[in-house]
Amino acid sequence: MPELPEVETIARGVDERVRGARILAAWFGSHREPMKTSPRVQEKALTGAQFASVRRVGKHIVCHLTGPAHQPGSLGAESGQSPELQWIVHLGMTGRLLVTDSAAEVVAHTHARLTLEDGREIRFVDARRFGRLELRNLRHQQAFQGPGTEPLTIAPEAFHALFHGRKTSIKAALLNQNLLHGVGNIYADESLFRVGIRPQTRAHRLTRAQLERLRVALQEVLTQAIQLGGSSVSDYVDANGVKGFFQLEHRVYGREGQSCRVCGAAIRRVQLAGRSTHFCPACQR
DNA sequence: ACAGGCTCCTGCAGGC
DNA sequence: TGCCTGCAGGAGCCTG
Repeated sequence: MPELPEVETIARGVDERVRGARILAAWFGSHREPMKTSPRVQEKALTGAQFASVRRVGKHIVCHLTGPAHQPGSLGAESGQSPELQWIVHLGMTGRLLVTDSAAEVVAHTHARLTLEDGREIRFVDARRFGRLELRNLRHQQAFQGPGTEPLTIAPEAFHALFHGRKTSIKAALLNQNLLHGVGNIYADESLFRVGIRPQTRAHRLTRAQLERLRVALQEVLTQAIQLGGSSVSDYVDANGVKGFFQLEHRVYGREGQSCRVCGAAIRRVQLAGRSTHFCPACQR
């Protein structure tokens, strides 16, 4: 399940590989589910477009592109400026954004293929179709900002303000993308363990000092996970098909019944905010 | 405005 | 062996 570190790893990998590349042809499947923008609109806009950069915003991969050069004699080309495009990819649960040779086998659940001039392809593959593909034309639409605040750089005061007065559990609040974007189930559980806070604790009951420790721990966990290429649980791989290693550092996530690496107590799993939630009953009070 | 629950979707694991 | 059931979860939607 791709969260911030996995999406960051993929975005960096794709950026390295496709920066400057021009799209020769674009193909989009007809399934409704992953498409926030219609397949035909995405195909038309992306054909001939050129990658300027690829970045992460929350759990989204945002590809910045310059549009195709204007055809001779076309009207409305103000000062010859090409339209700026954003192709926004959300991986959902099982989505993959891969850079492959165009001769590589097209696997099941491939929803988009962008053929580059040099014979490579960018492919979006998503079995469960919880992912989303969106195209924005910045001449007519606002640039994508993401729903919430970036957790890696948020300041203490802003972090505190996000949770102030919230009666929901701190776990649910961490998962709320309208507050912080990019945090998912794994890194919420892992950061709460590192500061000894029970996931069920109501957010507004946390002291300023606790919230500050949580902010620091969250940033440390996310940063370390990025350095290790993310967590490979289920079928996560980066843009090159390579697995990450942060799953080896997990202290609670996916460790139900196993002994806590700090105190030896059995790690527990409960349902919270509709999600599996892992914690140590002794270390987290 | 906010909180919580349901739903989408497929692959896989576990049970009989 | 093979079928069935339940579970995984990001986020949009609906309800209270």
